[in-house]
Amino acid sequence: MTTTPLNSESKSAKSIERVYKYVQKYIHENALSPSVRDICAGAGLKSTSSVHTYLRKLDEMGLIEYRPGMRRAIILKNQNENAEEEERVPADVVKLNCIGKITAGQPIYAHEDYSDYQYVNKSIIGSDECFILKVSGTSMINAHILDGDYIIVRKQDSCDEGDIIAALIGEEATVKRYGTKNGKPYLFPENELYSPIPFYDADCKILGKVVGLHRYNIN
Amino acid sequence: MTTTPLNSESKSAKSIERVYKYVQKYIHENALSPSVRDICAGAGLKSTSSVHTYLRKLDEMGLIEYRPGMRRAIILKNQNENAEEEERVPADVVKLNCIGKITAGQPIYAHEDYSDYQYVNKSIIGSDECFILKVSGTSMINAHILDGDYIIVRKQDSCDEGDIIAALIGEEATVKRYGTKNGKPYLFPENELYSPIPFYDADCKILGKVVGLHRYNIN
DNA sequence: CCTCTTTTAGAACATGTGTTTGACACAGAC
DNA sequence: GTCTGTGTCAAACACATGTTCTAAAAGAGG
Repeated sequence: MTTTPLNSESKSAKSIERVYKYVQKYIHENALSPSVRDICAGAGLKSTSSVHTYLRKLDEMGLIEYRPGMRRAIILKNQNENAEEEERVPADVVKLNCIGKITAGQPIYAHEDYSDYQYVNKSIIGSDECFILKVSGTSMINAHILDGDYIIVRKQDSCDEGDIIAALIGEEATVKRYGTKNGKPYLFPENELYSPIPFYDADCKILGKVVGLHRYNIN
Repeated sequence: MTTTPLNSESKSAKSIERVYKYVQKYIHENALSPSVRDICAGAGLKSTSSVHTYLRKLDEMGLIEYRPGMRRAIILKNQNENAEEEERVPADVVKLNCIGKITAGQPIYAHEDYSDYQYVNKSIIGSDECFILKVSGTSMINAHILDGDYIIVRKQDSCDEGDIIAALIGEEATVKRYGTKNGKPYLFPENELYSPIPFYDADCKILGKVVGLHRYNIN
């Protein structure tokens, strides 16, 4: 535990991680530390004391700096390492954040992780309105998209027949090929073990088109 | 006055400037917004209301963002000027050049193209001794490596059984799975249409192990 | 079912901090 | 002189927010 923070030994680890992630997200978005009660709402905790406890632990772990008594005074650590030595990058490169796992059964934007990012050439993907999702499952294996791959998704709310897209069905995100059958839209998996998913209900939403793929576990 | 803020028309301009300078300094040093009373001390003012007044003016001038009621919530503006030109990248990212097409039938290092590059997280590939090759052909399709994919190769001159590697046979470069048959090393394609290639001749050379894959044409 | 521990909750408390109000000192105008 | 505006200050107020305390809820083990 001392060497590897945020592992899942205890049950509180999840909550701690949620708190940490939300603090990261909040500071990232607002350039401003969240209050304890902000974190309550963001991490799904209803007690300020719980958050208080976890903030102290995160401070002990060295992940944040937490000044007792000061308002909105949480500072993210471990960013100095990066900040010290910085490299310059041509303007045609875009930094994309991995905003969650797909087909994970949870609201897709829930666990944004700003420490998980990748760089992609802007010219390749054609737009900087993109984000990254980590694929979980093998439903697209015949399209050569594997479990653990990162897909690069260009945001758009419509798509063409045959496009491979990321979509939201209810609260679950998924990658599938878009098509129509008997005049109705479906999401087709590329794996004989799975069945097409009707895509004409109210809670179906296109997130974007898959324009790229990164894989880092080759077997 | 509207065009050039912080000039010295009025007498309060000096104080406003001192406040602004101190806010900049404080945020720079502490990565944290100062409180009104911090600014009092730092700018040589003894009244919080004075600081309050000047903060409002600075907000109107567009130099800071000042959220009413929020503690320590001053955000510096006009930092975009710097951010526009170039983006900074953490040091754990590595720029890899694409040094040629693989299975192209030509000496692999012949057409290094330094305008063709991609960025990869160093932590993901485990080393910065890597390079990129563009795949040509479908001989590895069952390993889900397609024509047009970019493979990331970590330089090494030996490898384990079952590794997918980039190798040089004579003057031709190729991606294949390394293995042995009847005690002798072979390169195995992952496609029934191709045959294993003997890999025990003098002109066989391992370039490195495939540790990643980038694909930008999704069909 | 009981007991112990862990995790979360709710309320109460303490205080740092934003905000307002009014007044004083000074300077220039009349 | 008086009047008026400007810059500053001190004090009081309001409250968002950090902190602590106690207990309920949820598991884990027997």
